Amino acid sequence: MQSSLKIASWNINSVRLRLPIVEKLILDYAPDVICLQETKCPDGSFPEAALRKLGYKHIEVHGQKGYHGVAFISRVPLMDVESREFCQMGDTRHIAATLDLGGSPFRLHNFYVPAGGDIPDPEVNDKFAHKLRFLDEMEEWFKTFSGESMVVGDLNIAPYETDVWSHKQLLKVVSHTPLECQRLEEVRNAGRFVDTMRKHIPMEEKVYTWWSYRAKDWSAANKGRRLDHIWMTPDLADKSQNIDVLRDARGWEKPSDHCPVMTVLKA
DNA sequence: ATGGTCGCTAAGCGA
Repeated sequence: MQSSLKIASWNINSVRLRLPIVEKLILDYAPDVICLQETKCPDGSFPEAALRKLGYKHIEVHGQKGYHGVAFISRVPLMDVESREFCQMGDTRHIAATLDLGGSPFRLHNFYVPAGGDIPDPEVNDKFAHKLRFLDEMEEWFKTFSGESMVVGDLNIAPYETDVWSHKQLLKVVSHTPLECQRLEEVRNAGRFVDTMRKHIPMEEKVYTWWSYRAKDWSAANKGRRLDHIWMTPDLADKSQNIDVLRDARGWEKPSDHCPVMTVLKA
């Protein structure tokens, strides 16, 4: 029985290419559970053996060739693993499992929400329409939830003004349009989830988890967005001790364009 | 300045 759990979420942008920095996360931070998105890896090609050697015996993958893909890498048992299909697209964008915290179970959902393309208009951009439909389906599903649960992942929306480097300059940029920001709030409220990152980090403080590869110097420019999230139902949020945004990981060797976010739960 | 850089997989797409 676990009385404490350290849970990390990370859009890894190819788990095979970035196995070395997944191992670095493990060696430097020793999370109990790592939730990955954009593994870009068919299930049979996931680098399980190397991770098992580091003590992560519970690995659950839901991937496909080339795109998307989510996974759990865990030192603690994962029960009742399921993947849900959204928008009947066949995309691998969700995996869930039940974990134990001090004798109480909770459900952990790992999401990779569609990015939504460039033009924030569902009439002319099918990818944006898909993103909105995906949010609709999340909302309807979350309304049916009961018990304690947690949602992590790359939700591809930075909902608050201090979640982006420039609120004004991003108002018409997919990921921070008023429509998306409002829809994300509605999705979160449908599941009665607390935005646990913002519970621990004051709203006045800018927080980013993603920085484009296209910047000359991502750190100096610091034009980031908070696209990655950790949500919890209220009783679980009361058990969250902290939030770590591992910004330094954006500067590791061959980095992902996202950095990990992490929380510790104590029963 | 409407660019720029990645990863997948083999020219173009998605992010």
